[in-house]
Amino acid sequence: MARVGLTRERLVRAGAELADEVGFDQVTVSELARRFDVKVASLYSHVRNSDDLKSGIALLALEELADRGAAALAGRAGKDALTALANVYRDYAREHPGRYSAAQWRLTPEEAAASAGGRHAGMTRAILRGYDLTEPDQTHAVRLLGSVFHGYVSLELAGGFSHSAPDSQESWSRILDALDALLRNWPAAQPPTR
Amino acid sequence: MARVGLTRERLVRAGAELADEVGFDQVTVSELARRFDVKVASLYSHVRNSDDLKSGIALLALEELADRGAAALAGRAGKDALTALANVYRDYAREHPGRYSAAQWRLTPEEAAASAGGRHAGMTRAILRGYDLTEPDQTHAVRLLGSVFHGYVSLELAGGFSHSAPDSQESWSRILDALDALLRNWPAAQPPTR
DNA sequence: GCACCTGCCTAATAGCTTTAGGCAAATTCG
DNA sequence: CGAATTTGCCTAAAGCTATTAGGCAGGTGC
Repeated sequence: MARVGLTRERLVRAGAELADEVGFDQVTVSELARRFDVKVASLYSHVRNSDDLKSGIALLALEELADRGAAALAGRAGKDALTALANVYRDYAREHPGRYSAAQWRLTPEEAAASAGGRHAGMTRAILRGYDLTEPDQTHAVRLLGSVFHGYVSLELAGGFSHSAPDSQESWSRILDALDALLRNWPAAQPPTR
Repeated sequence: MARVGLTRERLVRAGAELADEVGFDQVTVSELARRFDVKVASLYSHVRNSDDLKSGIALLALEELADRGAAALAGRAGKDALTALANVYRDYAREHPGRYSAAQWRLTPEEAAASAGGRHAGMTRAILRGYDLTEPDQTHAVRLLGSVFHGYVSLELAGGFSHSAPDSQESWSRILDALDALLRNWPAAQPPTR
């Protein structure tokens, strides 16, 4: 009965790797036990249950993403910052698809509050400092950026943009150009069409 | 042994309802059998397996969405069409969250080819006829719209925009205003910054 | 060197998935 | 109308995941 040295920390980390290999929803307590060459029940001293493990992976992913974002934003402003943060999300999702899916995991309110979620919103807001937007337009813009980043990355990951020209990288660049232009020239509220 | 009259059709439809009630990933062959008051094994004559059932629900959702989209687009153009299609996605996701998730289910290439996926791309392209875009910009714009629609709806469904002002509806309107403005004034490719 | 605690184990229950083979209801046909 | 066939739902069984309870031994502290 050699002790393997299990830890919540190590389990979550291994879970994240597993997610990247086989997909987040294929992450299973059993498979994790197998990887540590340990019986399943042994994991339950370190992790409350399967959902708890998944939450751990989600929190890890959010944290890693936020760290990368902060590093990318340092010293940048305007379109430069916009592109940098956008690429952080896209690159992370391509490098770590399982972790990226994990970041969408529905956390409990307490977990969410303790998560890096706030940092993400903050970073997007930081980008907007390079543009001339005041509330509530700033919030609208934050939501738009979040939607585009997440939406594009999800669709790309799902294979939506492969197998058709032009290639995804080009669309991505042009979409960022377009967002930059839009933020520099954010339209006032339109009156409803008759 | 009264015959209940199971059918792939009925199973898929019931699966879709189940998805809306408990979430797409909680849709289970067992639960479905329970609802029809039938033994689990009985379903396997109508559905190849669990994944097949899920694919069926996904195809149904894509079809319903495309139908709604087509109806909404009829007789509309420009921003009017843009808003109409966007609202189709958002409203559908709010009315049928489980089905909406199902629409994200990864289909096999054959299933995808037979799906309503093509109609969706076509509808977004149709919207762009009201704007002055030529290829490849049109494709970039299609991808942007897809990203915003899907991204916003996903984030909203995940609860991302609740509990904070301004309310989601307002952001949605303003984002559609912004997209309309952007499409009317789509920027040329920007030279990379130095 | 002893007691304790902690970490991993065995055992057991329960749910979901999937396949194989059986019987009876519905349908087809003489 | 009744026989033959098809088809629909069933029982049985195996395999996998999740989760809990209780046990034994290895490492730790005195």
